[in-house]
Amino acid sequence: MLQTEPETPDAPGAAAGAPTEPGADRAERLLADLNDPQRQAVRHGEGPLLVLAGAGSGKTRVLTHRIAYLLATGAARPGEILAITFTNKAAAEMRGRVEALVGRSARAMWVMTFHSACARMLRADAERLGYSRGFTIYDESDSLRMLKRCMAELEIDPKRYPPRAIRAQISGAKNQLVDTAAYEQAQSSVFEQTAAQVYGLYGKRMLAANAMDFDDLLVRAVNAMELFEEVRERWRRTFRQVLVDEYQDTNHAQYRLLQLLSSGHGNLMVVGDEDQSIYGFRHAEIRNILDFEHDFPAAEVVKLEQNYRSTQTILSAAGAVVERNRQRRPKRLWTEIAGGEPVQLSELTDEHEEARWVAGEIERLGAEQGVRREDVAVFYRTNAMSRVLEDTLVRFELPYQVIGGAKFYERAEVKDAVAYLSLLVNPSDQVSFARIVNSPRRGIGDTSQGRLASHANTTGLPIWEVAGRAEEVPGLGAAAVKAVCRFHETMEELRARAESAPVAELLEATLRESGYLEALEAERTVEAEGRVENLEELVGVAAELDRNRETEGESETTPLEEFLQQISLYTEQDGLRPDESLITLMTLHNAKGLEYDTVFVVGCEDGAFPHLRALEEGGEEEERRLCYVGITRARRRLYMTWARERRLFGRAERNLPSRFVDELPAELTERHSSAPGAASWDARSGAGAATPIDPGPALELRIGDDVVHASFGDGVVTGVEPEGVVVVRFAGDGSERKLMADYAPIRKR
DNA sequence: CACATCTATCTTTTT
DNA sequence: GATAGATGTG
Repeated sequence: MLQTEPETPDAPGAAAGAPTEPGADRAERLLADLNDPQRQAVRHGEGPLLVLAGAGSGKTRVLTHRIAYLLATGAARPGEILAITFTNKAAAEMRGRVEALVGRSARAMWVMTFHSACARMLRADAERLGYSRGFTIYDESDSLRMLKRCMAELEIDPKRYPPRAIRAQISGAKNQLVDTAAYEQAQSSVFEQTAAQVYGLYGKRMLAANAMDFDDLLVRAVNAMELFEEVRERWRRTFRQVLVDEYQDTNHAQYRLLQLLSSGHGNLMVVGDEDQSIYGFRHAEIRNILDFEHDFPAAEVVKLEQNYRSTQTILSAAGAVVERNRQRRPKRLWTEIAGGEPVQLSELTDEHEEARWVAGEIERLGAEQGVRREDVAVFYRTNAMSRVLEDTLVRFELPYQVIGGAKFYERAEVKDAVAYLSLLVNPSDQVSFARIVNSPRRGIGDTSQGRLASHANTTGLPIWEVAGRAEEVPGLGAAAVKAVCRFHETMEELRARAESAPVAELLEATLRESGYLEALEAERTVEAEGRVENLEELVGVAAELDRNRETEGESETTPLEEFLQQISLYTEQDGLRPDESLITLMTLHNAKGLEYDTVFVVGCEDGAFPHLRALEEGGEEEERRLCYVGITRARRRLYMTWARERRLFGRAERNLPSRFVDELPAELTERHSSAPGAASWDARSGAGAATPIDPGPALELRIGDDVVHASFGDGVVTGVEPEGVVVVRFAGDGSERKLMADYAPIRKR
């Protein structure tokens, strides 16, 4: 687990310890260590409940305690509880904490993400909608491939209509539960007409491929419940208590799903904070939480306003920023932790200096105040910003981890392996077929693939059927027919084993017999070796699932189906652990729900944060909420930094400090600047003169810095000695020279 | 058909 | 400064 809102540990005494203890006593115990509003929420009886939970106010605690309380008072049995989160990590966290309270009975509960819950429901009901139960879940890149193929088929120019934009349009429609027919009716602009065309064909092809994208999971689950009373009633009866975390991030489809699930009994508890609504760009509707009492008139509303995490200084700073928003309820977050260190604001020359300042400060905090690296996090607006930070931390020899960067399950070789397995389960899966039919090279190129695909589309046959009768495909050359048939035979043998064999075994056999591993091994490169290792890791994941299954006994899905579903909804960060003493780097979006002693928010420049594109789309309030989220992650120390100049895709851009920085009251902050003329704007700060950042010698060099010498060329600093002497090793001749930093004709790169 | 080279475009972000 | 798509070459 990462550091997730720990508050205080969930009373271990209440755990499985006393299964025979009378329910009433257990219920009382659950209420003991809660504050008044928390207790009120946990004890809430029947009907809708909205818990407005400010940052750090113990919302997960309320959710977990309420679940335990429902069990203890007999209001629900474990199997009747559906607890929904947005991320797998949050789900795992909640499950763990509930289990700590109620013991193993927690395992019968559905504690999962919206998408996992929908996928699981659809395994039972998808057949009514024309899918088969082995449907494949397409991730972003898979669905984009499918979309591009549809556009090509419709002869739509991807230059004029960027596939991503089209997909965003379609995704928006789906999240509003607007189907293709309705969308075609509502078309207005040429762009929307084009999108409507693609939407229609995409839907058709996805159904034919027996595949669903992330949006489809939600939409189809809603469809199944809306269209079939039996389905609706079954799930309503199953889940007598529905609980939702991060309600401010729900979109319309999710809202409708919750409405359908709870409209019989009305037992819907939602927890959220409109000030932390940061997924509007993904069609989340902040309106859902703002209008909850209107949508569910009988609702009780509880406000959690005591913060157990941060100093008053940090809370005040966060409040000052978010108060400027109009889309919010008035509220006042408070804490018993008075005072606290001022927020440190630092202006730096460029992103390199910014990164060095952050690294230096982390080093200093460690040395002077014993701050541990695992208690430090650095947040940035866009992933691209992590690069310079990483480079710098490496040079400072400060160990770190990046959350949410390059993802294991998105690596080409892993996706290939998964595509092989997916095709075994779902013979209609065109995208997976296209991915692996010629990987490794089998002499089935683009032309042949196109012929296979269009034959499948015109006949309506599963792509795998078509491959099995390659000789019937018009225009396919003799060599191609032979290659396709060979491939088909190999895979058919594997398919025969797919029903029963353990997944790990099946995966290994697939990689071997398809020739995939062989091809990789033949490459004899370091990269290929790495890929083989990744595949071994994937086999390891499968083996773990196989083991878990043995202990759990029978279930309605095959091992392979379960494996595929799990990893298709799994992201890298779910697997990361609070490793040995690492600084944590992540985007502000990924920071939600976490907390750290010391937080750096870098890249606080207008245009970067708030992001220009967000501003263009009228998203200033959401950006401000993102800032609020970032600030409220800090327990004790908060730094915000910006660079006057930053390279964005190669070009240097000059920037002003973020407007959010200006919104911080001067008495809460302390400003630093490495700028020569800093005094001019420091005057604004009112908190007295800003401390200039000591620029040190004219050219401050550290070990690891890249330098350029007028005559020796590129070099790297390998040592720094007193009196301004630096040791530089030059790349040109490999020589190492001592130079006077202030006089030698060198500059930093 | 496979591979190399060139180019344009891009970067906001849970599932 | 990467990556996907387009173009060119064997």
